[in-house]
Amino acid sequence: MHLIEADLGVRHPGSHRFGGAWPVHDTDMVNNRAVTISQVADRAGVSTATVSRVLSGSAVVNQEMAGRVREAADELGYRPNPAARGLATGLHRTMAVVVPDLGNQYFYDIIKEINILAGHDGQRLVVVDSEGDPDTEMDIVNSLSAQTDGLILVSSRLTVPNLKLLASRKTPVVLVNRVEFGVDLPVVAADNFPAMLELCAHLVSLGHRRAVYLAGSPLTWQNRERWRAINQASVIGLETSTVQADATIESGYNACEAALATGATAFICFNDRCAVGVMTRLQELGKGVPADISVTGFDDTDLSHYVRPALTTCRSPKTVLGEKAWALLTGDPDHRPNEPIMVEASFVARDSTAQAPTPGV
Amino acid sequence: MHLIEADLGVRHPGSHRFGGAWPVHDTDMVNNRAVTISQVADRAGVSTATVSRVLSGSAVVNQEMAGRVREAADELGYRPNPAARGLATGLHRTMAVVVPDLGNQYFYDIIKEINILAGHDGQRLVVVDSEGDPDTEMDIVNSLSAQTDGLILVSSRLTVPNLKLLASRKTPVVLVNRVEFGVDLPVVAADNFPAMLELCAHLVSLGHRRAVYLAGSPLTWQNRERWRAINQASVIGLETSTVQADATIESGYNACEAALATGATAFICFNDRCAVGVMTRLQELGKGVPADISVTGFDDTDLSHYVRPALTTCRSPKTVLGEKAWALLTGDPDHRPNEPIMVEASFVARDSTAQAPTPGV
DNA sequence: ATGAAAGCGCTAACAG
DNA sequence: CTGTTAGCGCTTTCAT
Repeated sequence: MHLIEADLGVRHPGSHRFGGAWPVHDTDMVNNRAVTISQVADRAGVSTATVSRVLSGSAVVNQEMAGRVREAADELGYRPNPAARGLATGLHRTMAVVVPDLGNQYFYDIIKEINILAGHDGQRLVVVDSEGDPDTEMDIVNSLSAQTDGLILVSSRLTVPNLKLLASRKTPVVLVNRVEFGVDLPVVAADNFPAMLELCAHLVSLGHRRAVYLAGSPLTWQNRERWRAINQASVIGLETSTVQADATIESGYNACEAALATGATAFICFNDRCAVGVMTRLQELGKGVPADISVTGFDDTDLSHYVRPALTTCRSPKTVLGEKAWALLTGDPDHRPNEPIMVEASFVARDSTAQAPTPGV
Repeated sequence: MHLIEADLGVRHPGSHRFGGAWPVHDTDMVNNRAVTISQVADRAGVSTATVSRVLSGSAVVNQEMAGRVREAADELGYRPNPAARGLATGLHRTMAVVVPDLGNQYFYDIIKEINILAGHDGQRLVVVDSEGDPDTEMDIVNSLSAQTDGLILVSSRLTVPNLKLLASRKTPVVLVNRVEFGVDLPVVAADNFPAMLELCAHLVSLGHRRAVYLAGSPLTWQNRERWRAINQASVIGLETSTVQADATIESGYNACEAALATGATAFICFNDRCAVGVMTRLQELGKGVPADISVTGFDDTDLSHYVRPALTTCRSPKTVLGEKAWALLTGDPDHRPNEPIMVEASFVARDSTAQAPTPGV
């Protein structure tokens, strides 16, 4: 099977170009590049145009010729070069999604759905991790946009000017979980606000009056939204201070003592991973969860089910986000909603929250 | 800022091509493609070669000219097309890693290290999820190899003939966690065997005599290795049967009852995720872990720390795997080790294993 | 139905 | 130091 490729340039079995008198240094063997369409054309005795037509089915070709072409392609182990094809046609059959952190299961859950949908549509999907850096993300977007047919930016950290720039370019871009006024890009986002508000109400109903928000990256829309809800919760009697963390387990672990110092009885964490870090540290410090401190997460990733106590959190509709994002990306550009598509997130109570401890007892 | 791109084709402010008498339909505005090098060349009044030299720094160019070029490029919002560049040079400054399941944290931990290293080396990294399907994986590899400078295949499901095919091609490929005799491809792999054997010994020392292996995909080398060790453990007195599962939480959950039916006192799970599923189901069924049943995982992903009881598992050296893989991919091809690089995995005891229950008590 | 030729965007000799 | 030219691998008019 793999010997076939070593056969490059040899016309037919037994038809040696120089009668086999001296060692044949096929240029194809020396050449470091892959089999090209013109090699196939040569071997089949047709033009490259014909090969192209046969292999891409873009036009009808004489049966007998088509057979020869396919045979030659097979024997040579020819695979079309998608980059060259893309250059010629402007189409790539490839989409890309860029995320700030592939290590965050939440993003994967979104990607998973997109990957499946892409498969159905005969598209390839590549994913790139920007590590949360706006400049890196812009680099990635720039280099990818010439090699793909569209981009999905999840929790983008891009500056607003850059976002606008993208909106003015030809490569379709859709935003997930980032809504920015005045940016003319299709977006689908989880509606954090009501869910987080409900979470706060839950805390209040348990008697909590002072909470601390272990905040995510200030660069993210999600963080702003969650904070906005928490802030709003003052009207229902929840006073909140903030301690900076981010979306990792480690950040929760590290921010825990500062959070404790605020005297809050409830720790509202930016996401599930942060909450897990917090709980771990809390347990090390001999604080009971939820007996002494109530802890909440956000996203409802797998982790939140399996950690003990199971996390009270908000379910962000990952699958729907992926699905809508794909629909926006591949749908008719003329019928794009010019409003962000907001999908509901929902509060889910589990075991990491309980009645606030009675002071002085 | 973003207005700049709308400026395409307009020579200089105020130098309207037709005196501005009628609406100008710039071809550049109609054209759906991005700014090209020749547009920059035109605007700067130089040849494309010069633009190329300036922007890639491949040769020294007159200061004043270089200035004009950069200015023109800026004004036009020009970004070089990496695909075209790649076609011309054969170099892409991009590597790819393909994994069977991006949802498995274990793979991410490997990718993370590679991503960092790639950044240091000025390379871009794209990752693709094959969903564990050999054909999909081959498609991905084929289409990617023309657009990247190298591939890292993690836990590849490719057939041996296909692996050999890749070995005969020009695109560098390195294998992670797949060693296959007679395949001439550089590989780095975690040495599962000794660690799994140690895990079995641990079980035996706790009095377990009958275990069940909740197996991973038969397509994977890792599964074969782990099974080989478990099988070997019969010599130290551990009898084992097998129940098919895979690398997901769900698979463990579903395979749990079948495992229970074997009467084993110890459940050796293919990986941590599988183990978490098992424990969840076990708890639902009223079985105590580790009181009634001991459960083990493999990989030592985050999950294994935070689940309760914390998982006894084996630590697979993810960072080292990533690091070595990158070194193999980017290192001198002439000095590649022709032996697989094996890196040690280590047993780690936690709380999900304990003394086997005394029968009949 | 098929081939010749031009072109996608870029780089790399090769002259000058 | 700079421009001209050819060519990377593929598709697509345009003739035939």
